[in-house]
Amino acid sequence: MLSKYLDTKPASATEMIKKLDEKGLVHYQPYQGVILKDSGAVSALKVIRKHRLWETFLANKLDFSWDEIHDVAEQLEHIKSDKLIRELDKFLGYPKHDPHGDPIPDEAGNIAKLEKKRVSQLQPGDTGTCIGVNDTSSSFLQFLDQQNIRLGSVLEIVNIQEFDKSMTVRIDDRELLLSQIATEHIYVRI
Amino acid sequence: MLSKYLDTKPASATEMIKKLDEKGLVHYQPYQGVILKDSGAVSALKVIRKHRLWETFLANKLDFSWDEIHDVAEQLEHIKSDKLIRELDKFLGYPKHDPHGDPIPDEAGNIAKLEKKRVSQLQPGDTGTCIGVNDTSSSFLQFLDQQNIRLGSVLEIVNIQEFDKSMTVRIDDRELLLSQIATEHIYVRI
DNA sequence: ATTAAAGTTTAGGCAAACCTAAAAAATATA
DNA sequence: TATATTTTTTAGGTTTGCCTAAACTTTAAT
Repeated sequence: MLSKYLDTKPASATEMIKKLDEKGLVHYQPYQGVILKDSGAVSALKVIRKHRLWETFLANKLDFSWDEIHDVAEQLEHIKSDKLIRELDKFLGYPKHDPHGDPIPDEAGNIAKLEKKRVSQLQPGDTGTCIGVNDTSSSFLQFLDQQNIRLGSVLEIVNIQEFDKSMTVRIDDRELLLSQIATEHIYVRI
Repeated sequence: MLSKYLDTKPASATEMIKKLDEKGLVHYQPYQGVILKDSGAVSALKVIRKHRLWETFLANKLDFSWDEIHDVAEQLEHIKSDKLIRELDKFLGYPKHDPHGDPIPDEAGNIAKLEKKRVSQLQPGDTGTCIGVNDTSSSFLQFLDQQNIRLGSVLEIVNIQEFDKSMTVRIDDRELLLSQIATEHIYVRI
Protein backbone atom coordinates (compact mmCIF):
# COMPACT_ATOMS: atom_id res chain seq x y z
CA MET A 1 0.00 0.00 0.00
CA LEU A 2 2.82 2.37 0.86
CA SER A 3 4.52 1.45 -2.37
CA LYS A 4 1.43 1.89 -4.49
CA TYR A 5 1.39 5.65 -4.51
CA LEU A 6 3.49 5.19 -7.60
CA ASP A 7 1.75 4.94 -10.92
CA THR A 8 2.60 1.28 -11.27
CA LYS A 9 1.67 -2.21 -10.14
CA PRO A 10 2.76 -3.56 -6.74
CA ALA A 11 5.33 -5.99 -8.09
CA SER A 12 7.12 -3.26 -9.98
CA ALA A 13 7.42 -1.13 -6.88
CA THR A 14 9.31 -3.87 -5.05
CA GLU A 15 11.72 -4.18 -7.95
CA MET A 16 12.37 -0.45 -8.03
CA ILE A 17 13.05 -0.39 -4.33
CA LYS A 18 15.53 -3.24 -4.68
CA LYS A 19 17.36 -1.23 -7.33
CA LEU A 20 17.52 1.78 -5.05
CA ASP A 21 18.88 -0.44 -2.30
CA GLU A 22 21.62 -1.75 -4.58
CA LYS A 23 22.50 1.80 -5.51
CA GLY A 24 22.86 2.57 -1.84
CA LEU A 25 20.22 5.27 -1.78
CA VAL A 26 17.92 3.42 0.54
CA HIS A 27 17.94 0.79 3.24
CA TYR A 28 15.41 -1.92 2.61
CA GLN A 29 14.23 -4.99 4.52
CA PRO A 30 11.41 -7.12 3.10
CA TYR A 31 8.07 -6.37 4.79
CA GLN A 32 9.75 -3.79 7.00
CA GLY A 33 9.51 -0.83 4.69
CA VAL A 34 12.23 1.46 3.44
CA ILE A 35 14.24 4.26 4.98
CA LEU A 36 16.19 6.86 3.06
CA LYS A 37 19.92 6.92 3.59
CA ASP A 38 21.78 10.22 3.57
CA SER A 39 22.86 9.92 -0.04
CA GLY A 40 19.28 9.08 -0.94
CA ALA A 41 17.92 12.07 0.93
CA VAL A 42 20.21 14.36 -1.03
CA SER A 43 19.04 12.87 -4.33
CA ALA A 44 15.43 13.13 -3.31
CA LEU A 45 15.73 16.75 -2.26
CA LYS A 46 17.34 17.55 -5.57
CA VAL A 47 14.39 16.14 -7.45
CA ILE A 48 11.95 17.98 -5.19
CA ARG A 49 13.88 21.18 -5.77
CA LYS A 50 13.67 20.74 -9.51
CA HIS A 51 10.00 19.86 -9.44
CA ARG A 52 9.05 22.88 -7.35
CA LEU A 53 11.16 25.31 -9.32
CA TRP A 54 9.53 24.16 -12.53
CA GLU A 55 6.08 24.44 -10.97
CA THR A 56 6.92 27.98 -9.99
CA PHE A 57 8.07 28.75 -13.51
CA LEU A 58 4.93 27.35 -15.08
CA ALA A 59 2.63 29.21 -12.72
CA ASN A 60 4.46 32.53 -12.47
CA LYS A 61 6.01 33.00 -15.89
CA LEU A 62 3.71 31.04 -18.14
CA ASP A 63 -0.06 31.09 -17.82
CA PHE A 64 -0.57 27.70 -16.24
CA SER A 65 -3.28 27.25 -13.66
CA TRP A 66 -2.76 25.29 -10.48
CA ASP A 67 -4.32 22.13 -11.73
CA GLU A 68 -2.18 22.00 -14.87
CA ILE A 69 1.32 22.42 -13.53
CA HIS A 70 1.92 19.12 -11.81
CA ASP A 71 1.95 16.81 -14.82
CA VAL A 72 4.28 18.98 -16.85
CA ALA A 73 6.59 19.62 -13.90
CA GLU A 74 6.86 15.89 -13.42
CA GLN A 75 8.37 15.61 -16.88
CA LEU A 76 10.59 18.65 -16.50
CA GLU A 77 12.04 17.48 -13.20
CA HIS A 78 13.90 14.72 -15.04
CA ILE A 79 16.01 17.07 -17.14
CA LYS A 80 19.64 16.60 -16.17
CA SER A 81 21.57 19.85 -15.95
CA ASP A 82 22.80 21.42 -12.76
CA LYS A 83 23.36 24.71 -14.50
CA LEU A 84 19.79 24.75 -15.77
CA ILE A 85 18.42 24.49 -12.26
CA ARG A 86 20.78 27.11 -10.91
CA GLU A 87 19.88 29.52 -13.69
CA LEU A 88 16.18 28.82 -13.41
CA ASP A 89 16.36 29.53 -9.69
CA LYS A 90 18.10 32.83 -10.37
CA PHE A 91 15.63 33.75 -13.12
CA LEU A 92 12.69 33.16 -10.79
CA GLY A 93 14.30 35.33 -8.12
CA TYR A 94 15.27 32.52 -5.74
CA PRO A 95 11.71 31.74 -4.65
CA LYS A 96 11.32 30.17 -1.24
CA HIS A 97 8.03 28.43 -1.98
CA ASP A 98 6.29 26.82 -4.90
CA PRO A 99 2.73 27.64 -6.04
CA HIS A 100 1.32 25.13 -3.59
CA GLY A 101 3.10 26.85 -0.73
CA ASP A 102 5.59 24.05 -0.27
CA PRO A 103 9.18 25.07 0.48
CA ILE A 104 11.84 24.84 -2.24
CA PRO A 105 15.13 23.31 -1.04
CA ASP A 106 18.21 25.38 -1.84
CA GLU A 107 21.24 24.00 -3.65
CA ALA A 108 22.68 22.55 -0.46
CA GLY A 109 19.43 20.80 0.38
CA ASN A 110 18.20 23.14 3.11
CA ILE A 111 14.48 23.68 3.33
CA ALA A 112 12.99 26.79 4.85
CA LYS A 113 10.43 26.15 7.52
CA LEU A 114 7.34 28.17 6.90
CA GLU A 115 5.00 29.36 9.57
CA LYS A 116 1.75 28.60 7.91
CA LYS A 117 -1.81 28.00 9.08
CA ARG A 118 -4.87 26.49 7.58
CA VAL A 119 -7.76 28.87 7.00
CA SER A 120 -9.75 26.63 9.34
CA GLN A 121 -7.44 27.65 12.21
CA LEU A 122 -8.24 31.36 11.86
CA GLN A 123 -10.77 33.36 13.86
CA PRO A 124 -13.24 36.02 12.67
CA GLY A 125 -11.35 39.23 12.02
CA ASP A 126 -8.09 37.45 11.20
CA THR A 127 -6.51 37.96 7.79
CA GLY A 128 -4.01 35.83 5.93
CA THR A 129 -2.23 35.65 2.62
CA CYS A 130 -2.80 32.53 0.62
CA ILE A 131 0.45 30.64 0.17
CA GLY A 132 -0.62 27.18 -0.83
CA VAL A 133 -2.94 24.24 -0.68
CA ASN A 134 -3.14 20.84 0.83
CA ASP A 135 -5.20 19.05 -1.79
CA THR A 136 -3.87 18.96 -5.30
CA SER A 137 -6.81 17.19 -6.90
CA SER A 138 -7.72 18.93 -10.11
CA SER A 139 -11.31 19.41 -9.00
CA PHE A 140 -10.19 21.41 -5.98
CA LEU A 141 -7.63 23.42 -7.91
CA GLN A 142 -10.24 24.22 -10.53
CA PHE A 143 -12.59 25.36 -7.81
CA LEU A 144 -9.94 27.79 -6.56
CA ASP A 145 -9.39 29.11 -10.06
CA GLN A 146 -13.12 29.67 -10.52
CA GLN A 147 -13.35 31.54 -7.23
CA ASN A 148 -10.32 33.60 -8.17
CA ILE A 149 -8.41 32.44 -5.15
CA ARG A 150 -4.74 32.42 -6.05
CA LEU A 151 -1.31 32.69 -4.52
CA GLY A 152 -1.03 36.00 -2.75
CA SER A 153 -4.77 36.49 -2.38
CA VAL A 154 -5.48 38.18 0.93
CA LEU A 155 -8.43 36.78 2.78
CA GLU A 156 -10.22 37.97 5.88
CA ILE A 157 -12.48 35.84 8.00
CA VAL A 158 -15.90 37.45 8.31
CA ASN A 159 -17.63 34.80 10.40
CA ILE A 160 -17.85 31.11 11.15
CA GLN A 161 -21.00 29.00 11.10
CA GLU A 162 -21.10 27.01 14.31
CA PHE A 163 -23.08 24.05 13.04
CA ASP A 164 -20.89 23.07 10.08
CA LYS A 165 -17.73 25.13 10.59
CA SER A 166 -18.12 26.75 7.19
CA MET A 167 -16.61 30.21 6.97
CA THR A 168 -17.49 33.43 5.22
CA VAL A 169 -14.33 35.10 3.95
CA ARG A 170 -13.71 38.37 2.17
CA ILE A 171 -11.44 38.25 -0.88
CA ASP A 172 -10.90 41.18 -3.23
CA ASP A 173 -13.96 43.10 -2.01
CA ARG A 174 -16.35 40.21 -2.26
CA GLU A 175 -17.56 37.67 0.24
CA LEU A 176 -17.44 33.99 -0.26
CA LEU A 177 -18.63 30.96 1.68
CA LEU A 178 -16.08 28.18 2.14
CA SER A 179 -16.99 24.74 3.44
CA GLN A 180 -15.01 23.29 6.30
CA ILE A 181 -13.33 20.91 3.88
CA ALA A 182 -12.18 23.83 1.78
CA THR A 183 -10.88 25.82 4.75
CA GLU A 184 -8.76 22.88 5.81
CA HIS A 185 -7.13 22.67 2.42
CA ILE A 186 -5.99 26.26 2.06
CA TYR A 187 -2.82 27.51 3.73
CA VAL A 188 -2.17 31.13 4.64
CA ARG A 189 0.71 33.13 6.02
CA ILE A 190 -0.48 35.40 8.85
CA MET B 1 26.52 5.98 -43.11
CA LEU B 2 23.57 8.32 -43.45
CA SER B 3 21.94 6.56 -40.57
CA LYS B 4 24.95 6.76 -38.31
CA TYR B 5 24.67 10.40 -37.48
CA LEU B 6 22.56 9.14 -34.65
CA ASP B 7 24.26 8.31 -31.40
CA THR B 8 23.82 4.59 -31.87
CA LYS B 9 25.11 1.55 -33.69
CA PRO B 10 24.15 0.86 -37.33
CA ALA B 11 21.89 -2.06 -36.58
CA SER B 12 19.80 0.00 -34.20
CA ALA B 13 19.28 2.71 -36.78
CA THR B 14 17.69 0.26 -39.19
CA GLU B 15 15.31 -0.88 -36.49
CA MET B 16 14.31 2.66 -35.64
CA ILE B 17 13.62 3.44 -39.26
CA LYS B 18 11.46 0.36 -39.60
CA LYS B 19 9.43 1.53 -36.62
CA LEU B 20 8.94 4.92 -38.22
CA ASP B 21 7.80 3.23 -41.41
CA GLU B 22 5.25 1.17 -39.52
CA LYS B 23 3.97 4.30 -37.86
CA GLY B 24 3.51 5.82 -41.31
CA LEU B 25 5.85 8.73 -40.72
CA VAL B 26 8.34 7.69 -43.34
CA HIS B 27 8.59 5.74 -46.54
CA TYR B 28 11.38 3.24 -46.43
CA GLN B 29 12.85 0.80 -48.94
CA PRO B 30 15.88 -1.29 -47.99
CA TYR B 31 19.09 0.14 -49.43
CA GLN B 32 17.12 2.97 -51.05
CA GLY B 33 17.15 5.37 -48.12
CA VAL B 34 14.21 7.04 -46.45
CA ILE B 35 11.91 9.89 -47.37
CA LEU B 36 9.68 11.77 -44.99
CA LYS B 37 5.94 11.51 -45.58
CA ASP B 38 3.68 14.47 -44.88
CA SER B 39 2.70 13.21 -41.46
CA GLY B 40 6.36 12.70 -40.68
CA ALA B 41 7.29 16.18 -41.80
CA VAL B 42 4.70 17.62 -39.44
CA SER B 43 6.11 15.63 -36.54
CA ALA B 44 9.65 16.61 -37.39
CA LEU B 45 8.77 20.29 -37.58
CA LYS B 46 7.10 20.05 -34.21
CA VAL B 47 10.28 18.75 -32.64
CA ILE B 48 12.36 21.41 -34.37
CA ARG B 49 9.95 24.04 -33.11
CA LYS B 50 10.28 22.80 -29.57
CA HIS B 51 14.05 22.56 -29.76
CA ARG B 52 14.48 26.07 -31.09
CA LEU B 53 12.04 27.63 -28.66
CA TRP B 54 13.88 26.06 -25.76
CA GLU B 55 17.21 27.23 -27.14
CA THR B 56 15.81 30.72 -27.31
CA PHE B 57 14.62 30.47 -23.73
CA LEU B 58 17.98 29.27 -22.46
CA ALA B 59 19.90 31.97 -24.29
CA ASN B 60 17.57 34.92 -23.80
CA LYS B 61 16.01 34.34 -20.41
CA LEU B 62 18.63 32.29 -18.61
CA ASP B 63 22.33 33.03 -18.87
CA PHE B 64 23.35 30.22 -21.13
CA SER B 65 26.05 30.80 -23.71
CA TRP B 66 25.78 29.56 -27.25
CA ASP B 67 27.86 26.50 -26.74
CA GLU B 68 25.84 25.29 -23.77
CA ILE B 69 22.29 25.45 -25.03
CA HIS B 70 22.19 22.56 -27.47
CA ASP B 71 22.58 19.66 -25.07
CA VAL B 72 19.96 20.91 -22.65
CA ALA B 73 17.55 21.84 -25.43
CA GLU B 74 17.86 18.31 -26.75
CA GLN B 75 16.48 17.03 -23.46
CA LEU B 76 13.81 19.69 -23.18
CA GLU B 77 12.48 19.08 -26.69
CA HIS B 78 11.11 15.73 -25.56
CA ILE B 79 8.70 17.17 -23.02
CA LYS B 80 5.17 16.36 -24.13
CA SER B 81 2.77 19.23 -23.64
CA ASP B 82 1.22 21.27 -26.41
CA LYS B 83 0.19 23.93 -23.95
CA LEU B 84 3.73 24.27 -22.66
CA ILE B 85 5.07 25.02 -26.12
CA ARG B 86 2.28 27.47 -26.87
CA GLU B 87 2.85 29.32 -23.59
CA LEU B 88 6.60 29.29 -23.97
CA ASP B 89 6.24 30.79 -27.43
CA LYS B 90 4.02 33.52 -26.03
CA PHE B 91 6.37 34.16 -23.12
CA LEU B 92 9.31 34.60 -25.47
CA GLY B 93 7.33 37.04 -27.60
CA TYR B 94 6.77 34.73 -30.57
CA PRO B 95 10.39 34.78 -31.74
CA LYS B 96 10.97 34.11 -35.42
CA HIS B 97 14.52 32.80 -35.03
CA ASP B 98 16.54 30.88 -32.52
CA PRO B 99 19.94 31.97 -31.15
CA HIS B 100 21.69 30.33 -34.10
CA GLY B 101 19.58 32.37 -36.51
CA ASP B 102 17.57 29.39 -37.64
CA PRO B 103 13.86 29.97 -38.20
CA ILE B 104 11.31 28.69 -35.67
CA PRO B 105 8.29 26.98 -37.25
CA ASP B 106 4.93 28.29 -36.07
CA GLU B 107 2.19 26.06 -34.68
CA ALA B 108 0.95 25.18 -38.15
CA GLY B 109 4.42 24.22 -39.28
CA ASN B 110 5.22 27.28 -41.39
CA ILE B 111 8.81 28.45 -41.40
CA ALA B 112 9.76 32.03 -42.13
CA LYS B 113 12.34 32.44 -44.85
CA LEU B 114 15.10 34.74 -43.73
CA GLU B 115 17.18 36.83 -46.00
CA LYS B 116 20.55 36.26 -44.49
CA LYS B 117 24.14 36.57 -45.68
CA ARG B 118 27.46 35.31 -44.49
CA VAL B 119 29.90 37.91 -43.28
CA SER B 120 32.23 36.67 -46.02
CA GLN B 121 29.75 37.94 -48.63
CA LEU B 122 29.91 41.54 -47.41
CA GLN B 123 32.04 44.35 -48.82
CA PRO B 124 34.06 46.99 -46.95
CA GLY B 125 31.67 49.62 -45.61
CA ASP B 126 28.76 47.19 -45.33
CA THR B 127 27.15 46.62 -41.94
CA GLY B 128 25.08 43.71 -40.70
CA THR B 129 23.37 42.45 -37.59
CA CYS B 130 24.50 39.09 -36.34
CA ILE B 131 21.62 36.64 -36.46
CA GLY B 132 23.26 33.27 -36.26
CA VAL B 133 26.02 30.86 -37.04
CA ASN B 134 26.75 27.98 -39.31
CA ASP B 135 29.12 26.01 -37.11
CA THR B 136 27.86 24.88 -33.76
CA SER B 137 31.07 23.28 -32.54
CA SER B 138 31.70 24.34 -29.00
CA SER B 139 35.16 25.65 -29.85
CA PHE B 140 33.69 28.09 -32.34
CA LEU B 141 30.86 29.15 -30.08
CA GLN B 142 33.32 29.73 -27.27
CA PHE B 143 35.43 31.86 -29.58
CA LEU B 144 32.39 34.03 -30.30
CA ASP B 145 31.68 34.38 -26.61
CA GLN B 146 35.25 35.42 -25.93
CA GLN B 147 35.14 38.04 -28.66
CA ASN B 148 31.81 39.28 -27.35
CA ILE B 149 30.09 38.57 -30.61
CA ARG B 150 26.49 37.73 -29.85
CA LEU B 151 23.04 37.79 -31.37
CA GLY B 152 22.20 41.32 -32.33
CA SER B 153 25.81 42.49 -32.46
CA VAL B 154 26.17 45.02 -35.26
CA LEU B 155 29.30 44.60 -37.30
CA GLU B 156 30.81 46.79 -39.97
CA ILE B 157 33.37 45.61 -42.49
CA VAL B 158 36.49 47.79 -42.31
CA ASN B 159 38.58 46.05 -44.91
CA ILE B 160 39.42 42.74 -46.51
CA GLN B 161 42.87 41.22 -46.87
CA GLU B 162 43.27 40.08 -50.44
CA PHE B 163 45.74 37.31 -49.84
CA ASP B 164 43.78 35.28 -47.26
CA LYS B 165 40.32 36.84 -47.36
CA SER B 166 40.46 37.66 -43.67
CA MET B 167 38.38 40.67 -42.67
CA THR B 168 38.74 43.47 -40.20
CA VAL B 169 35.37 44.27 -38.67
CA ARG B 170 34.21 46.87 -36.19
CA ILE B 171 32.05 45.64 -33.31
CA ASP B 172 31.05 47.81 -30.37
CA ASP B 173 33.73 50.44 -31.01
CA ARG B 174 36.58 48.03 -31.36
CA GLU B 175 38.17 46.39 -34.37
CA LEU B 176 38.67 42.72 -34.76
CA LEU B 177 40.32 40.48 -37.33
CA LEU B 178 38.28 37.51 -38.48
CA SER B 179 39.73 34.66 -40.52
CA GLN B 180 38.00 33.62 -43.71
CA ILE B 181 36.79 30.49 -41.97
CA ALA B 182 35.17 32.58 -39.26
CA THR B 183 33.52 34.98 -41.73
CA GLU B 184 31.93 32.07 -43.51
CA HIS B 185 30.38 30.78 -40.32
CA ILE B 186 28.66 33.94 -39.14
CA TYR B 187 25.30 35.01 -40.56
CA VAL B 188 24.06 38.58 -40.61
CA ARG B 189 20.88 40.37 -41.58
CA ILE B 190 21.66 43.41 -43.73
C1' DA C 1 -6.65 -18.00 18.91
C1' DT C 2 -8.36 -18.63 14.53
C1' DT C 3 -9.85 -16.83 10.40
C1' DA C 4 -10.41 -13.23 7.04
C1' DA C 5 -8.63 -9.35 4.72
C1' DA C 6 -5.11 -6.52 3.06
C1' DG C 7 -0.65 -5.64 1.63
C1' DT C 8 3.98 -7.42 -0.02
C1' DT C 9 7.07 -10.36 -2.33
C1' DT C 10 8.64 -13.93 -5.54
C1' DA C 11 8.55 -16.27 -9.96
C1' DG C 12 8.09 -16.21 -14.61
C1' DG C 13 6.75 -13.87 -19.01
C1' DC C 14 6.63 -10.21 -22.50
C1' DA C 15 8.00 -6.20 -25.19
C1' DA C 16 11.25 -2.56 -26.25
C1' DA C 17 15.70 -0.89 -27.20
C1' DC C 18 19.99 -1.63 -27.72
C1' DC C 19 24.02 -4.51 -28.88
C1' DT C 20 27.57 -7.89 -31.70
C1' DA C 21 28.66 -10.56 -35.52
C1' DA C 22 27.90 -12.13 -39.89
C1' DA C 23 25.59 -11.88 -44.48
C1' DA C 24 24.06 -9.13 -48.37
C1' DA C 25 23.95 -5.14 -51.33
C1' DA C 26 25.91 -1.02 -53.22
C1' DT C 27 29.85 1.65 -54.43
C1' DA C 28 34.66 2.51 -55.52
C1' DT C 29 39.00 0.97 -57.49
C1' DA C 30 42.33 -1.52 -60.21
C1' DT D 1 35.01 -6.65 -65.52
C1' DA D 2 36.73 -8.29 -61.27
C1' DT D 3 37.92 -7.25 -56.77
C1' DA D 4 38.06 -4.55 -52.62
C1' DT D 5 35.80 -1.40 -49.64
C1' DT D 6 32.04 0.60 -47.52
C1' DT D 7 27.40 0.63 -46.02
C1' DT D 8 23.12 -1.61 -44.92
C1' DT D 9 20.55 -5.31 -43.32
C1' DT D 10 19.45 -9.61 -40.96
C1' DA D 11 19.78 -12.79 -37.21
C1' DG D 12 20.61 -13.62 -33.16
C1' DG D 13 21.50 -12.16 -27.73
C1' DT D 14 21.29 -9.12 -23.54
C1' DT D 15 19.27 -5.85 -20.51
C1' DT D 16 15.65 -3.28 -18.56
C1' DG D 17 11.17 -2.20 -17.06
C1' DC D 18 6.90 -3.50 -16.61
C1' DC D 19 3.28 -6.95 -16.20
C1' DT D 20 0.18 -11.19 -14.18
C1' DA D 21 -0.50 -14.72 -11.06
C1' DA D 22 0.50 -17.16 -7.16
C1' DA D 23 2.77 -17.49 -2.58
C1' DC D 24 3.72 -15.36 1.51
C1' DT D 25 3.53 -11.81 5.73
C1' DT D 26 1.33 -8.83 8.43
C1' DT D 27 -2.74 -6.75 10.35
C1' DA D 28 -7.67 -6.72 11.59
C1' DA D 29 -11.82 -8.99 13.06
C1' DT D 30 -14.52 -12.52 14.97
